[in-house]
Amino acid sequence: MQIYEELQARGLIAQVTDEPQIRDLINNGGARFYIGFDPTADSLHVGHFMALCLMKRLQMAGNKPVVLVGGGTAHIGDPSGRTDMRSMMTTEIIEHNSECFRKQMERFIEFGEGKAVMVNNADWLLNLNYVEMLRDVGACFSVNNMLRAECYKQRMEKGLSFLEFNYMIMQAYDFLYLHNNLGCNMQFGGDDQWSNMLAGTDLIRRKTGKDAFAMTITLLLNSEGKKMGKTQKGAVWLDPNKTTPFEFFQYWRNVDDADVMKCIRMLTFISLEEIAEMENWADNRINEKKEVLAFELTKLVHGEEEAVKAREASHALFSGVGDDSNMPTTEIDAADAENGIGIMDLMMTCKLTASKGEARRLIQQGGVSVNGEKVTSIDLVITKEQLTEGVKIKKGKKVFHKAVVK
RNA sequence: GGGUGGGUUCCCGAGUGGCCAAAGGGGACAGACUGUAAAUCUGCUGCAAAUUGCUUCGGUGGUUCGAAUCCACCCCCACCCA
Repeated sequence: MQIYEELQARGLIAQVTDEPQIRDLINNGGARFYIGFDPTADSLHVGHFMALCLMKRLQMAGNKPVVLVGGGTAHIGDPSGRTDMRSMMTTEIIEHNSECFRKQMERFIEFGEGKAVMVNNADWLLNLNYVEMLRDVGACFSVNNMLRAECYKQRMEKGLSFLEFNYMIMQAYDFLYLHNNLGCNMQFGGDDQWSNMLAGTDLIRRKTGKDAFAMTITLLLNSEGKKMGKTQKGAVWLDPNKTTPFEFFQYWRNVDDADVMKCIRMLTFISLEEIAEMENWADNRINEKKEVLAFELTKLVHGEEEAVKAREASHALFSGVGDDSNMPTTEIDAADAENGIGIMDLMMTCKLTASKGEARRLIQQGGVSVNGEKVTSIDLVITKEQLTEGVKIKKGKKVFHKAVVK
């Protein structure tokens, strides 16, 4: 089975501009493709991860990837799939985020001679001349067509600024630029990028008369049709400082029954044969499947060592007593613990709750326990002696945290 | 540029001088039941030194004992006209 067929079997391919040609190109390692990532935050998330995995799969099949960091396009803000305008980011923040992206990506993709290339569209977009640009590129776009594009539809009611309206043109220009300068003949992206990507292939055809291709990746939706990779705290980040390996593991350990196999197919590198076998597992092995998913992903993102630790921590916590050495831990200053710490303050310190009021509520509802015992009073004080030994706090059914004096 | 209707808490959305930290719904969180799942039922959902105090209804000023609510100016959005 070749790469295109594999992607198809994994359910990763959403839309393609020209199936036979694309199949031929990527199966024979003839694609020089790019994927764009706008640095809208200081860490990559699961959506980016899927794109990077796709890159890796294609790279392994002999194709040449180009990673485009959208330091220029982030100044504009992609309105696709958004109900309102993104808040504008300062140049400093964009540069900082771009740097964070670059560092994280180096862990997934090999860069260098003959390998992947990384570029930043700030390098060519920020110096464009407005009138020149309008005449050169703007003339190739039909506003009538742009307004019909799916990605703007939902913004037609709520409002769309001219700034954002231009995003499509910038992205199309990127594709043209990379086509001309790096020989890119293909662009990949999330399915919400389809209109923008088509604008690019169109622009290339008009300006150069050549064909370029586009393919989108299926968005990872759960059985309720919502984007996966989000929690109450926001996105599931790849940065271990923003989402710990344990939290990351638990996120996947807790996916809905209905979504497990889909996630395994789309996100892991487990072979299709093994996946087919897993499909036949008995119903009562559902939790094993979830663990495989969680372990494989944690391994990919944080490395095997961290994945093993996260799995052990998970086992220890949910199978009763056991080893707690890998539990997420907050270290407390000895000075702060001198006279003991109130349970509500401790929970705040460990970032288990956002406010004292929330901690109070949780305790009153019976949602907090310390070292296995339910906390019955909001006035409970954890002594220095207890903290020196280490205190295990459990919030709700599955959030565990350890607090210990430094 | 002119006209009309709007901007309320995480989201939708009620509230048009005090009874308003603000109805109702959604979401989130917690409890029960489960399998660390789903569904269901219950609770809960601004902050804190918690029978009280403080901050919040686009922004800034003002009127008033008292403003989400009235007035002025400004910003933003939708629709209609130019």
